[in-house]
Amino acid sequence: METPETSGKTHRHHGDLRETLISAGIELLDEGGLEALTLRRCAARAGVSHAAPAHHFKGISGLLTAIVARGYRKFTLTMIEEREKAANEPYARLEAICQGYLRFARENDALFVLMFSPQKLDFDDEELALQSESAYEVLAETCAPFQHGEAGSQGTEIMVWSLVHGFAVLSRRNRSGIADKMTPAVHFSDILPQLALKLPTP
Amino acid sequence: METPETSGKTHRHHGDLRETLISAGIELLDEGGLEALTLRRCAARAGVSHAAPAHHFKGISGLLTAIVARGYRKFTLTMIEEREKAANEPYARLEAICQGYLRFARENDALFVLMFSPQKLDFDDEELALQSESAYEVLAETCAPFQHGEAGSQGTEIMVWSLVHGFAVLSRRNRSGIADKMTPAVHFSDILPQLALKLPTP
DNA sequence: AGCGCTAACTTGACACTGTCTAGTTGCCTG
DNA sequence: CAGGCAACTAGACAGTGTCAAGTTAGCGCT
Repeated sequence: METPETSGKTHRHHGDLRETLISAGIELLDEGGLEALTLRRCAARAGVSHAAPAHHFKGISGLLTAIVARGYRKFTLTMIEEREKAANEPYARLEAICQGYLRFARENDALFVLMFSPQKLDFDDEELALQSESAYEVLAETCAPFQHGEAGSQGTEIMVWSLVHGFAVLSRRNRSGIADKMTPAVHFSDILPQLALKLPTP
Repeated sequence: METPETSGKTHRHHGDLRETLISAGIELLDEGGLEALTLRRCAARAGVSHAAPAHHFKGISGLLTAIVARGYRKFTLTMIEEREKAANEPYARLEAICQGYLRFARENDALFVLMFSPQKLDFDDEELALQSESAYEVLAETCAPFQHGEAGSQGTEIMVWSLVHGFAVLSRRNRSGIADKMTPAVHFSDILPQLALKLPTP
């Protein structure tokens, strides 16, 4: 039998270079944004040569994928955390995970951008698939209590996900000091109620 | 008086290197995706040296910004085109610009990604601001007939924009052959009606 | 125990990227 | 008709990711 823990290989350098590199990448990410995240810089910060990461990741995209996978994990936890603070009532719980979504985007700006960047990520990676589906699962189960429309439960999920994701993307521009006409000067809690969400009649 | 046309400078090379470089960039974009778009490659395709673009754009970000600005123009036109084919009725017009939105995203994949990529774009550029606000204007005027909620007309606009943008982003994953649980197997026309959109009582 | 073998890691090279600095050239203006 | 200037070229430089060849340390095997 093999547990995930036994797969940890303790080699000669420091405990786990793979984990160290991921952490270094996240540090670079919130210190200097996406531009600052570089394979060679990660290696340097971890104290190894620039070619060392190749033994742990499939190129730069492998490293980015691992970082994003860890990002999804934190993302999921943030939504759950907010949901547990909310009243045990479907609508309050839904609003809570949305606030968690937005808080994560606010507090992990560059990581959030990377997570939803379609470039340079290896979507065949199973760890990424696992973590991202786990995040979606939180959304799905929080949407489940509501009455679904023409498109079934997935229609409700996509409606909510799109709304909050789009709102997060637009809100980002504000923080970057862009100030378009399309940057929302509106609270999310004022637009969520405009979805036609109903509870089924018991 | 100065018209936008008189500002065209005809120098010695070909008519307008600036315009040629933008077109070359767009070509590279839909031939090889975002990875293929490079300052040096644009220059090569335009038949000039690698340092020539510097006289027309403020670095790579200037070129990308110009490409994106042109993208927004086409984007706006696509939405208007669909809207004019629709019945002259508020809801049909709104659905039409959403279909235009999604069609543009489908037909200009890499350009669409670049347009909403927060990196490497110069958001202080006034041409970009002009074109992107012009796109938003189409959305705003199509949303105007509806009854607005707590957050006013901008609340309605952001709700619709977020919904269609989020849907476009999620749909992209399908086409890339990712096949998550979060890729919608749903038609947009089935989830748009789930927004609580009402016309004011006359 | 001793001896490979293998995986981790280093060093160096390569083809790229964007940007900066000098030159060169051709057009327009005074 | 000169002078100036903007467009453009050629070359260099610091970075990037990736590949090829060495080195070294720890493990299993007879």
